[in-house]
Amino acid sequence: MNIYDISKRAGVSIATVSRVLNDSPHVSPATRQRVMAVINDSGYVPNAFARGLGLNTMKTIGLLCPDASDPYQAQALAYLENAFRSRNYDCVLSCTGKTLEARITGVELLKSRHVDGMVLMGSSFIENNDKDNDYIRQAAKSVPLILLNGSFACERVYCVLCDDQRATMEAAQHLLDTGCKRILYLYHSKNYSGRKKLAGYRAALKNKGMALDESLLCYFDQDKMSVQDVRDHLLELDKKGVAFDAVLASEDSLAIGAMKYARATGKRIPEEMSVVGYNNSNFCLFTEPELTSVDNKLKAICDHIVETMMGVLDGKEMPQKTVFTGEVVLRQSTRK
Amino acid sequence: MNIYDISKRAGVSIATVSRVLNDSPHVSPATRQRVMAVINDSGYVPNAFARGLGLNTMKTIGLLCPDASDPYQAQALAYLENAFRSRNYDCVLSCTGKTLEARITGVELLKSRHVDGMVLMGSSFIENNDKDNDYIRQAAKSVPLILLNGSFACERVYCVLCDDQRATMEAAQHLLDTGCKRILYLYHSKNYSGRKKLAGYRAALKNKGMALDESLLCYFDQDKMSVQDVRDHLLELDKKGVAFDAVLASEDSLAIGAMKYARATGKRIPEEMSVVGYNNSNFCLFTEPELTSVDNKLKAICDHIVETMMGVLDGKEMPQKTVFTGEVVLRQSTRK
DNA sequence: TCATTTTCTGTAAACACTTACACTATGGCG
DNA sequence: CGCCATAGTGTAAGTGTTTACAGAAAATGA
Repeated sequence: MNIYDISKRAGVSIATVSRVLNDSPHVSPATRQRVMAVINDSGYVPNAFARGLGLNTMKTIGLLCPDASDPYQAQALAYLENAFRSRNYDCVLSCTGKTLEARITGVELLKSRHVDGMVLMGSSFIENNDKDNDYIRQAAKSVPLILLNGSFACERVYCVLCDDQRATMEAAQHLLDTGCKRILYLYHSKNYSGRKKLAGYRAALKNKGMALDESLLCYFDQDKMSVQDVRDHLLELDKKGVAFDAVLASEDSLAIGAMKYARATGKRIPEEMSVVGYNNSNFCLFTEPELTSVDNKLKAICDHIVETMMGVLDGKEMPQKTVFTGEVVLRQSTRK
Repeated sequence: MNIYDISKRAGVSIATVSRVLNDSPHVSPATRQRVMAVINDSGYVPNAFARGLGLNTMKTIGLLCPDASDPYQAQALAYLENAFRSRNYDCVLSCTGKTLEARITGVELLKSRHVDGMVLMGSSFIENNDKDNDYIRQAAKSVPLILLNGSFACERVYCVLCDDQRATMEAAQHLLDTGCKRILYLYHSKNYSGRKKLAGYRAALKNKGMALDESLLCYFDQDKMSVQDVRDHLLELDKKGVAFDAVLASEDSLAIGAMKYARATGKRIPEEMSVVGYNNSNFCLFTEPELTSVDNKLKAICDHIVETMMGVLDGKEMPQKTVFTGEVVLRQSTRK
């Protein structure tokens, strides 16, 4: 069943059928109705490949993320998919994993599918080693690229992100304002977004005229950052005599590890120790006490990504970089 | 830059270039090498649409899920995407929402993309009202369908699921075996999977010769099942004088609500009240105490779905229904 | 050496659409 | 009534692949 069959049944040419399918204005109402009737009762569905060939687009966006099972990325996927779908674009998913190599082949595959645009998540994996970013520059030549929470200056690469530095600074400031003196900083990424957050932590201390104690900086490797890992690490710090009365984490799950540590040692939250997470995940409400966390405006970011993409595909001039402001959501794990 | 340009540069016909691209054995090593050289240095990427048109496939699987931000579905997406990708299939995502209507248009859209197969998640939305399933029967005519945790007998529809009834029964049995007398059952779905779980709860009671107290059955609506909703509901039950010493939930987040209720009333878990969830989500480890939950073998299910799909696409005969056995993962929210 | 098979390559016809261009009515207007 | 603009329709040429078929060249065997 193809356009040819329809044209014969409706007694018109294939051009007319095509025009009906594409809502062309150059069809008389009577003809349109007749053709539509045939299409409807035959159950005909236009061949997407042929259409793609003719139009050179299948209205598809490539979504690249390191790990779709991560709640934050899953949420982003859901937001993006919905917004793109409402604009008649489908999304093809590429969960590449975290290695640079895997990302490169992921982008390569999406490119070979001739997607109309790509959204790259997991900017935290974008290193500053410029050579590592060649694949982005390369891909941008053939397709518009938007980075979610990434920053990269390059033609046809657009960035939509949260001001992680400022948000982290405000979170730290809140801890200091509520009487915390020694804030343990837990982080899991040393790349763009990670560096910004760390800078925010530093800035908060500086604003208060406090010196940074390097022993309060705890880095966790990607594959060694489970709740147990974090708890055990903090217990170690205790043994070493490193004292702290607050924990600021670059991701909610790390903060949960700190809460487990508090439970293990009997420290009360927030009376004896305050905890702040990052991302404002759903499970911030699951813990006891509920976790204060930074909302980094994922929905706004995703909506803006989609708008930007649509603009770019329409040939409009679009801002290369858009920054949203995060917000500390106060809950029970910090003092008033 | 198309196959024509390559053929000219390499001094061969487009057929030969095509054969090189498709690893056809009917090309001499010398020619293959020459063509490959040209392809590599020109950065040529075959046009996926034209290829799709010729082969009538773009090696794409449609993934249909109600909500990608739900951790369970996100995990499934990640498993599926990875397994399909390793077999050179891309996935296009369709997060339809929960209404029947939305699911129908979701399937419709995937069909119009001419995907090679579809995986439908959120079987809990498959009603037994047979008319509601016409869209599945319809879609199955043009493309093989696999239901994740759904059950539906129809040509070209395959089902891969967990034996939810048995798993729930074992969970309830564990509660009874550890001394619980009155198990509150929290559930959120009245469709296939939901009914099976409820049946498991009933069966466990029956096995012990216990009567079912209808007042211990708590149903939560899809949009009224937040942690707070559940906690508040249980507090209400308290007021009404409904007593219970255990909670069995059809989903982990409901169980978390029960834990919040325990916190609010000062009941100790598991000493005064045991709690069991379902799905064995990551956040079972986040709570205090850690949540006993049913592992319904999602990874195994997803792997088997992909295998089944590949078999079907290869024209092999595949089992219409495969059932995995769930497992109760014991943690701190239940007694020994 | 010649017939026969095998290996390699090219020609051209699909594949199912879109769309530029040409053509035919049709109606308005002088 | 002829002229022209316009609306509606059809013809045919793309779009970039795959692949059946044919043909040429090389290898094999008698």
